[in-house]
Parts: sequence; C-alpha cells; structure tokens
Amino acid sequence: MLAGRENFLRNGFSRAAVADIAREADVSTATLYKHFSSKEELFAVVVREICADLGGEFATVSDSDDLRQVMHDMARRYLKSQFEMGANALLRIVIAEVPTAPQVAADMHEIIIKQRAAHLVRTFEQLIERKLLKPHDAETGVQMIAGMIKEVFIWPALFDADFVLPDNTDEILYEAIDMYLDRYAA
Amino acid sequence: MLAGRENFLRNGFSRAAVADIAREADVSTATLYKHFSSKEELFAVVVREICADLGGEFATVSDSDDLRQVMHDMARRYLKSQFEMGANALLRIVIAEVPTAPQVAADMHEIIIKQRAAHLVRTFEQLIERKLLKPHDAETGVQMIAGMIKEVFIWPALFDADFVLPDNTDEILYEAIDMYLDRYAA
Amino acid sequence: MLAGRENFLRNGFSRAAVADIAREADVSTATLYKHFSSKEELFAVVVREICADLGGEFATVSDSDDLRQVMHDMARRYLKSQFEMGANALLRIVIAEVPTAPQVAADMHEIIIKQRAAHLVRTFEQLIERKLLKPHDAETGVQMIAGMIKEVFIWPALFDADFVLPDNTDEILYEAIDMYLDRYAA
Amino acid sequence: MLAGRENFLRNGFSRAAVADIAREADVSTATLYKHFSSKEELFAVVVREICADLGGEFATVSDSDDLRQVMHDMARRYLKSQFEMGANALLRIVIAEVPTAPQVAADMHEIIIKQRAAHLVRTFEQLIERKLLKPHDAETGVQMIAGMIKEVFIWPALFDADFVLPDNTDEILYEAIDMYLDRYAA
DNA sequence: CATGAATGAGTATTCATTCAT
DNA sequence: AATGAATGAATACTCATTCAT
Repeated sequence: MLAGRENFLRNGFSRAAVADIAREADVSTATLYKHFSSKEELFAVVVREICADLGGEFATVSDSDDLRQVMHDMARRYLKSQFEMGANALLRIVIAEVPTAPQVAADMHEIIIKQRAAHLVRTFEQLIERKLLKPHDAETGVQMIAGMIKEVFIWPALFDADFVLPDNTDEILYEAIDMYLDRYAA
Repeated sequence: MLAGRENFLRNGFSRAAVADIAREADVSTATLYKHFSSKEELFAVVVREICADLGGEFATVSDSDDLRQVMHDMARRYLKSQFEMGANALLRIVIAEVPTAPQVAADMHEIIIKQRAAHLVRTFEQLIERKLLKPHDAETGVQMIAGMIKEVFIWPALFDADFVLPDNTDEILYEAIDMYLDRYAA
Repeated sequence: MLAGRENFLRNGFSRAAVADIAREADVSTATLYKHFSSKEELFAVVVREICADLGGEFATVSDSDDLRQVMHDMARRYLKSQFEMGANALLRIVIAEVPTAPQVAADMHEIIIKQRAAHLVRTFEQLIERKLLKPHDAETGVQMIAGMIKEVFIWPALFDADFVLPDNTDEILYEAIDMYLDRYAA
Repeated sequence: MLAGRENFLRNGFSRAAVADIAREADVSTATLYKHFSSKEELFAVVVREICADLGGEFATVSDSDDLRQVMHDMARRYLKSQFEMGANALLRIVIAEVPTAPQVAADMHEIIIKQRAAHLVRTFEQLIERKLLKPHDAETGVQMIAGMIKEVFIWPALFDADFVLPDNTDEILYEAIDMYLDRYAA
C-alpha cells in the first residue's frame, strides 16, 4: 500500500484516515477492508513493508584497506537510508504506537535496529579477521560507535522533523571513527 | 494536572480524551477549559511539568576521588530518573507529536536532552580541572558515553514499554565507563 | 432536504441542531455530512431550494383588459406565495444571518426580491405597450406600489409570526392600485 | 447595558455570549444575573433601550412653507437615524428572534415602526390643516411614501450589512416626494 | 452586593467499520 | 470481487446559569 505508506508517514497512525488512504489508493474503503481487517493491521503491514525496503541497504563493504574510508562509507550509507527514506518519520510513528501496537514496534526494532546492528557486528568481525582491527568484542564496539552517531544525528532528527544533516557531518563522523580506531585499529 | 499527566502518558496525545482527563481530575470539561484553552495547551503544560520534575535529578556530583564510582553514580541517577519517572513514556508521546506540536517537542528536547547533556559537560569539565581526567573536549566525551548508554538502555526502552533494566546493567555501565576512562583518565 | 427546510424555518440557523435535522430526515449526522460539508452549506442549499420553489409563482399575467383586476391578481399571487409558502419565515432567518452568511442573504435577495421586482417591471412595461398604462418609468412605478404593499402586509408579518392577512386586504390592495392607476392609467 | 447593546448588535442574540457581555461591562456574569434573570431578559431590556434612543429623533418639523424641503428634511432625518444609529442591525437581530421572543419584536415594532408612522401621520395632518396639502387620508399617504422609501433604502440595507446610502439618494427622495405632492399638494 | 469557580447539557464534526448490491 | 452509502460512537469545545464565599 503505497498510499498507506505515504499517509501514515505524513500523519502518524491516529491522524491518518482510512478514507483518505483508500481514496489515495483509488479504491473504496470497503475494498481496503477486504484486504486488511482493521486499520491496525494495515498499519502493521505498511510498517513491515517499509522496514523491508530499508533492510537491504548497507549490505556491501568495500574491500578497500583504508579502514577510515570503509567505516565512513558504512556510516554514510546508514545515514543516507535513515534520512532519505523517511526512516526518521517511521521511527516516530512506530514509537508513538508502542503502547497500543507493541508487536509492530517489536518487529520493527528487530528488523531495522537489531538486524542492522548484527550486520555491523559481522562486518566488524570480518575486519578483525582481516587483521585490520585488533581482536575485541565487536558488539560493544558497534554499540559505542552506533551510539555516538545516533546521539549526534538521530536523536535530534527524532525531535525535529526539519532536522537536516549539518555541513560538518563528515568531520563529526571522522572524529567518532578516529576515536574508535585509536583504540581498536590493529 | 496530575490526571492529564497520567492519561497522556498512558494513551498519548491523540488517544487521550479531554473528557476522561476531566473526569479523572474530578472536574467538568468546562472547568478544565477554564484553565487550559485547548487540548494542545494542556498537553504542552503537562509535558513541561513532567520535564521540570525530571530536571532537578542529577544536580550533585559526589566529591569522591574514585572516578569510576563517580561516573557510575551519575549514570545510575540518569537511568533512575529515566526509568522511574515515566520519562520513556514521555519521550514516546512527545516524539509522536513532533510533526503536529513541534514546539512542545523542541522545548522538551531542550530541557531533558540538551540541558542534561550540558550539565554533564560542565561536570566533566570540573573533573578535568580537578585533574581526574585528561584535558579533552568534554562535549565529545559526553556524546560518546551518553550515546553508548542510550544505545543499550534507552533505545530498547523506547520500543518496548515493558523493558526493564537488565541484571547486568552495572556491568555494562562499567564497561562503557572503563572504555571512556581508558582513553581519558588522567 | 425537507427536514432541514422545516427545521431551519422553525428554529432559524443558530437554534437548528444538525442532529435534529438528521433525525427528522431519518439519517445519521454522518450521512448528512456526506451530502453537505457543513451546517452553513446545508443552510445555503436549503435557502436556495426554497427560493427556487418561490420563484415560479407569478409567471403569468391574465390577458384581461380590466387593469384593476389584472393588478389585483398579481398582488394577490404575490401575497399568496409570500404567506402560504413560509416566505416570511425564510426572510426572517436569512436576515438573521446577514452578518454571518452574507452570500446566502445576497443570493436570496437577488432571487426573491430583485427577480420578482424585475418580473413586475417587465409586466408593467408590457401593460404600457398595450396602452393600458401611460408611458412612465416602470421601475419607479413598481417600487411605489411594491413599497406600499410591503409596508402594509410584509413588514407587520416580519415582526409577528402569527400575522395573517386582514379581512380588508382586498380593500387595501384596491386603494393602492387605484392610487397608482389614478396617476398612470392611460 | 452599553456592552450588551454593542455585543447584541454585533453578533445577534444567539451568537452573543453572556460571558463576553459581562467582561465588556467589567462585571462578573454572576453580577449580571443579579440584574437580569436571563439572557432573554437582558436582550429585551437592551432592545428597548436602543428603541428609546431611536425614538426621539424626528420630533420637529421645520416651519418652512417649502413643502418639498420640509418633506425632504423629514425623510433625511429618518434615514439618518436608521443608518447612523445601528437601527438596521437592530432590525435584523430583532426580526431574527421573532419566533422565540415575539414580545420583544412586538414592542420594537410598536416603538420604532408604528410610533414613527403615527408621528408622520400627525405631521401630515398638520400640513393638511395648514392647507399645504389637500385633505386626504394621511395614514394612507404616509404608507405610500414610507413604503417607497423603505423599498429603496431599508430593504437592501436589511440584506446587506455594508449597504450605504447611494450618491443619488436625494434625487430618489425628491422623486418619491414629487410623486406624492403631485397628487396631494394643495 | 459582587464574584470566582464550577458545570450539565449541548454543538458541530469526524471516523473506523459494515453491508446490500 | 468491488463499492456506494450508511452509521454508532466519539471528540474537542462552548455556554447560560448557579452558588458558596
């Protein structure tokens, strides 16, 4: 449901009107209800759809040996998917429904938070294997660097729909990366 | 309004019904509207009230020279205020209204995110002055350690209303602190 | 909407309740709002409907050469439509909303005041052509005789919902007609 | 109640809010209700007050023997009181309440319509006595000329709150007067 | 006497959902 | 299968009126 996707992202769950979504999708509400048994279910389906789209985004790691560059690429890809695909809006609307649609929130957390983190952990472990990083607990390492990046770029975006990545984004990213490499580079 | 506080935290803005809040407060809706000119205003007032309550929480730094202990105390106080006073629920409902009540969100971000961070920065700078920490950019340091803690404890809580601090919370906190001190302790 | 017509005529705009109108029309308010986007619009539609019904009332002029009789017929037909079809009540409720719904008032004034006057002017001009009346400015003539009739029959009806045409109505009408013919009959 | 006067004239009965009137009068609603037992009563009192103010307006007739001038003066004084003192707005709001406050309407009709007409009748009778007008039924004469003037100036003003007297007002007045004098001047 | 504070009963409007066709 | 038409239940907000102080 492309229409549902747009409408939910624009208005959130409560303010989105089923009638509007139906009209935007050029079907009747009755038809919509043939496919989804309730607004909640439609919401859940739509959220999962968006999550799936966001999922396959930073699959690849460049082979380059320039570790700074590799990590910066990964961070950039993460920020791109987060800022260009409405992921911040998605976060907001799903967080809003945590008390009323806990499963949706849990699913999304699993898909776009934990899976991404797991992907990063695997990537870091490969880098350790490739001896580009010292042996260390990759999960903690990921948490540290992910936490820093979210603190600076995601939290503010959560609280300000108009937040855009600042001009010195790269600078900040490199600072975080250097802090990490300072400790963990081989 | 205590009733408003409870109801908004329980239901979020959209699902909260003015009539319910009034009933819970043992007044008529008309009386409520004598005090607050709209549901939005009531919401804004309630949010500010809660923020104010959360504000005065980690004012003090123990004088102890045991830096690990001092930082652990601070982190614990932060988590306590966040988990015991409904701050996570507050975050959820305010984030939900970012597109429709941006000012409320901005105010809250200012009060309970930025002010707390600023407080931490000042504290860290004092620790630098007291030669307990090496000279370094306190703001970046705060972002690093705050980011880590939020990554592990606040994000999951945002997505799961029933999330409770795990048993090994202290362990994780000390890990983050040690990582920080490893780099910055004098 | 017949129900709206009755209710508005009975209660005026402000006191008419959309819920009542819906109930009287045996539909839900929601259904009513599918057809009319607001109470104001419903009002405007109802007023226009009534005006349209009032419009086609004195289309014909009898061919009789008895001018007194012809004019008396016209006056009677005017009074009939005014008194039998709730036109006085309509005048009242529309006048009441002049400050808040000026367009509705303007439309109605156009339809049931100006158009009727224009019709009378055309009729008088035909009578002039037929040499039954002396050449003169028909518009002024219409204003004079219409003003007189309204002064005696419409103004009092505006101020008294129970006003009925008095027994000597014909007498008064003939007096006005004679006054007019005295001056303008060929 | 000056405040009530302004508010009722501005908003009509239904839209006028007792609380607003009280505030504008710098008293509490409770105090207002000590003086008037209901909004309806306040309305009635206010309407009578305004009527009284409008009453004493065209008491005098100039002694001049120029009948055209005398009648024009009277007409002008009538229009002045009608247009400068909010009489048209008063007409609208009272007419609006005819079904719900018939006595108020009846009283007002008595005071500002019938009394004025009676005054004009007496005046015309004096003019007849002074041999400036032929003997005739003054009441019918008044109706004729009053009807004409109302038709041209009052009806349109009733339907358009922004109606102002046109530039050729005098011209029209003289036309009506001449028509009258043509028939009745001695 | 004046009033601050309170409210019961409404008011227009919306919306997720259903069902006969 | 698709839909046009319908609606019950709610929702935010208002207002004339009252009464203890």
